[in-house]
Amino acid sequence: MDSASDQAGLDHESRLEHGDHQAVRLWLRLLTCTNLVERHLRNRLRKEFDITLPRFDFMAQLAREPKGLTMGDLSQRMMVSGGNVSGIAVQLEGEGLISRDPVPGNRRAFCVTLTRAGQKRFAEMAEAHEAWVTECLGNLSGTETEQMMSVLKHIKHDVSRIEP
Amino acid sequence: MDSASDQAGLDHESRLEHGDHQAVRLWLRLLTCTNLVERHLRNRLRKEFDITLPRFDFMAQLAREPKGLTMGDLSQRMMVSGGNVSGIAVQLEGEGLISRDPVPGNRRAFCVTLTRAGQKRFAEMAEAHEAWVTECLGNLSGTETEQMMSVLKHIKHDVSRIEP
DNA sequence: GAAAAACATTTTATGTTTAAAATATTCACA
DNA sequence: TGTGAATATTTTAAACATAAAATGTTTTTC
Repeated sequence: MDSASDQAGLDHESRLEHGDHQAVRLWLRLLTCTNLVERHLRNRLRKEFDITLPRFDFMAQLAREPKGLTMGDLSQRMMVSGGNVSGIAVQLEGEGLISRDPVPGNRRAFCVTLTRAGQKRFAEMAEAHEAWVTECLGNLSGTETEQMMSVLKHIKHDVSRIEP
Repeated sequence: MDSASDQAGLDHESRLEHGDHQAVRLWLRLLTCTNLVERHLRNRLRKEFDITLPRFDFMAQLAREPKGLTMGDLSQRMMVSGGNVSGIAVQLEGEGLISRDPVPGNRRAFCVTLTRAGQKRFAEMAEAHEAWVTECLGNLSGTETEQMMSVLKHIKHDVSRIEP
């Protein structure tokens, strides 16, 4: 960053505008990069396990919570709409990978868990998934990883303060 | 939500495994964060201008290239399928925001450009869009922004070397 | 010069995603 | 209690995305 002096000439025109363009450029790169990785993982999952990313995420949430989650929990954790998890659940249930059992004290809710088959299937996929992610993001130095983690946390904090 | 300290006890088990988990944790945070910003922008565009993100991106590509682009160019730059841009183009043409003119020497291709109305509309949207992005990513320090740009470039490089 | 290959785009079928409306259940409280 | 608000989920309609087939055009090649 050599530009403290470079900018002096332009600065009076619009300090703000320069910052804005910086932010847009960062956003476009962030978006492109994330999509690139996401597409890679999506393709691999489809090719190797014939499963979609949302379905994998759905199972991942359950794997982390062996006692089960309600549909609402899943919707919230996956940060997608309720109608969305509903559709996915129907499919996974049809394939025998999850089961939806009634909750004793609450006839509205379901308790969704991985079946034995679902656990087995997920374990296989998770191992491959982790390797693929490591292929994409594992070549960063420790410093780079920490920097990313830190800045992303900062962004997340800023954004959640905006949301109406 | 994040517990770096939790893992300290397990570290001796497997250095490699730890690195792997690091990569996965970074990926999840990257994905969450990008989706958060993307959702925010999408909602704002819909609320303020009644337009979707893909349609906005379509117009943004054209705004950058006043001489026009072919459908294939657009597909490539937006990194989506041909059938996709085709559908979006029909809508935007119907709203009078773009025009598709024949290319003199090539009766297969179309030259897509923003109409006068499209230019005007896009200028309004772009200004707001830039402000929203700045709201999300503009509070980072200069150092943070540069770190992100640098690491993202690194990731992009690594990923594109993998792709079959 | 005609058949074949390559190109640019659209159409079709299928699936994902969302917001919003609909359904059913539980809770709060006057 | 019983009425309304809140909760949990499903259904519906529209936009978006992809792959694959179809259409029409240009270039290659023999």
